[in-house]
Amino acid sequence: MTSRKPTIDDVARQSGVGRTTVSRVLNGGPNVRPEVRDRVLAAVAALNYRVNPQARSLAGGRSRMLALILASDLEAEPNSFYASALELGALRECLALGFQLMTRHVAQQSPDRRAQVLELVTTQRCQGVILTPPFADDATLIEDIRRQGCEVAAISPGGPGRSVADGVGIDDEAGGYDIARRLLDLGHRRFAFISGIEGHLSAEQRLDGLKRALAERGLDDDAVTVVGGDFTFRSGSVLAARLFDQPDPPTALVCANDDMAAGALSAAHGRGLDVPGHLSITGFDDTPVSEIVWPPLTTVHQPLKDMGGEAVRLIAARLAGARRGSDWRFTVLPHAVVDRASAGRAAPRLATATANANANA
Amino acid sequence: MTSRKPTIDDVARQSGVGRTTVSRVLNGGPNVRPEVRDRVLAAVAALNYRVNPQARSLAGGRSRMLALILASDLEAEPNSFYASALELGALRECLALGFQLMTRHVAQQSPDRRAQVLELVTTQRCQGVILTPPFADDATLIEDIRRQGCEVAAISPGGPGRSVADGVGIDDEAGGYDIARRLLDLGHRRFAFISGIEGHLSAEQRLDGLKRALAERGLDDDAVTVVGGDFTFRSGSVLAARLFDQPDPPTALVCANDDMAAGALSAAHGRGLDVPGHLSITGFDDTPVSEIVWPPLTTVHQPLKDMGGEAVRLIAARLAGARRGSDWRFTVLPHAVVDRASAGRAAPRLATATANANANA
DNA sequence: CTTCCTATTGGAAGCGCTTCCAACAGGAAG
DNA sequence: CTTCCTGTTGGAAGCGCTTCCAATAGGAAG
Repeated sequence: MTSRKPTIDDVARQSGVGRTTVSRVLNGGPNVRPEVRDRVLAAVAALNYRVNPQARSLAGGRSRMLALILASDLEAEPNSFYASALELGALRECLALGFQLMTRHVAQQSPDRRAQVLELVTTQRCQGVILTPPFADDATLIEDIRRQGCEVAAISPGGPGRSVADGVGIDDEAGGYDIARRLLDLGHRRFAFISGIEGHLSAEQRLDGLKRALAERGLDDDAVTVVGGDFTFRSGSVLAARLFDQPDPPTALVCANDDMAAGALSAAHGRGLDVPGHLSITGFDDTPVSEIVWPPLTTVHQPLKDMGGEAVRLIAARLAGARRGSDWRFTVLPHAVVDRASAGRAAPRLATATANANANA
Repeated sequence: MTSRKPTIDDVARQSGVGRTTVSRVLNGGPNVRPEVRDRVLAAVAALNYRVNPQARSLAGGRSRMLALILASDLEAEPNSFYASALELGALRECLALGFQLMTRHVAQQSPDRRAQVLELVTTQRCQGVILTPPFADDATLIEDIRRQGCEVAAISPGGPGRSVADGVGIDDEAGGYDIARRLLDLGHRRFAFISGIEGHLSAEQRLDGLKRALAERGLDDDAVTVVGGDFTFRSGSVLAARLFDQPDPPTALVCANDDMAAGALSAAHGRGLDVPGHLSITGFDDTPVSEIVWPPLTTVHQPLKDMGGEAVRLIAARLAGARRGSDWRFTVLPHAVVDRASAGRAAPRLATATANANANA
């Protein structure tokens, strides 16, 4: 049954050509007469031959393996929609381009995170690595990876990342600005921002955009209370609850991602606060989470799948020699505010609204 | 700079032994003097040597590659928490056991789904495949895969799958029974069940368990309205809405997974129905979705990560020759009802409750 | 009719590792 | 002192493929 699988030599014999010629047609090489090519292809089909990827990698000196490094919290479920979308996009492009993709979650707060990534790259002989924030801005790590003879592409890098590697992302500052504008237009004047982990530059840019929008309307930084989250549902929920206890709580709560917005929403429900009646909450990313919660989140769409795909393309281009040296390219993909139901007109006076809510509870 | 990476021969030279001996210590082979082993290990460390996995696979004739096949809907986001949890569990075990894992989403309704899976297995020379429902019960597919010289493990297979492959899962019938008991104890007598796609046997068993619990309390199958969903949030939401329009709507809505329960919850919110005041809704799986929605879902916990890990272990055991032939093993992992807030006491009279809700809206 | 060039083609040498098998050392057994 | 084992060790033959390079065949050019 398990008769030995056909090799390239079987194909060569069957089609009456040399092994080299078969290799040539298999790899789309030039200088093969159409007639010969057809003969080889016929033999391939007849024998149901498939190249052995291991042998190919070994002989060719290229593993055709890329790695996607995802930051995860030690305790949190490291399987957010954000990561999945990126992975899916990268995977599709890998398939199309003949690469393999290996995904790894590495705890961003672990002290040997760099070593972990490097170990992976070294061990698996990867040809390219896709780094997500905050790794995307770790210039040291990027250099170390490259020293292994491995290309890197950064997802949503900040300034540092963009100046040491190819990258892809949206204009986060503009995203923050846009969502703030939406809230400003709804009459909000008192904001809170739940940020992501420190060092996640692209998320910090969202805050910069928010501040720019406020400034445009003559509001200074006092108009926004910034609290430090870590992108998890839980952090959104506890920080929001804490915010609700402030003497003069915000009417608009801008979150650096959807998960934290969902957490904030949950905290609001827990307090009996009506969203968006008493309080508007916005997310960022437009992952499925934003449609699952109630009310569905007004958020900023980020084309995560496309970003994953573009990262692969950037690496492939470099491997193909399209660009070399420090000729870094950063691809900006479009973002868009998507209006759902979690943002509405600012309540005339929040103090009253809160009192109401408490009375109802 | 990119000086050639050290090979096994470099290590052999450096430690003054033969290449075979180095290979032996690298693979934990027997019959190596401790002293020699240490010498080799020292050379490995000194040279920062890593075996080349491609070369190892080629020479050893084993790719050390496993595949995880996930069913996805053509249109739905194929990145549910369910899939992620399974993948993560499998990945960890692969790492521990020295395997590589490749994850692929294949559309369950595509006519050539079998061919797609087989193509993957053939092309990548996988040594093992983990099948999720409904593929886990496709005996033909399983046979075809095995014919490629590839082991298979099934996640939550039904009867068919269990009799043609190793498998792992929970006792789904008992899970359905347990959640039904919980609702019965809360006074519910009128049920609805939103099922998964047809052919997803393990989900059908959940319904069987539900029916058994009803029967125990003297209720016949008329006590439960069964509607066919497809595991997506959307299907849960539209089917639930439809259910609410029935003349005599259920007081308890049991869903075959968390995503559909979240959809049902969303539909309930849309109608102004209070959950669990007017209606109880339960999920299944205990993915993070159940904590993200409001109110958090009462659901049945399924140890998905462990299941993924066990699937890898089952394959590894077979590859190691632990079992052979049709000595199939099915590992049952424990499940548990987790009480959150979406299930509560049945409203005294649903008609009234619904009228109330409409009045409020 | 030479010479040169280009398009084709295949032989042979590895890629870095596993593994078969022969070789050898030393101690136990005869 | 042999013979036989068992425990160690390394030489050599591949695994299935890519790729360097030499070889061959036609034409075009001279």
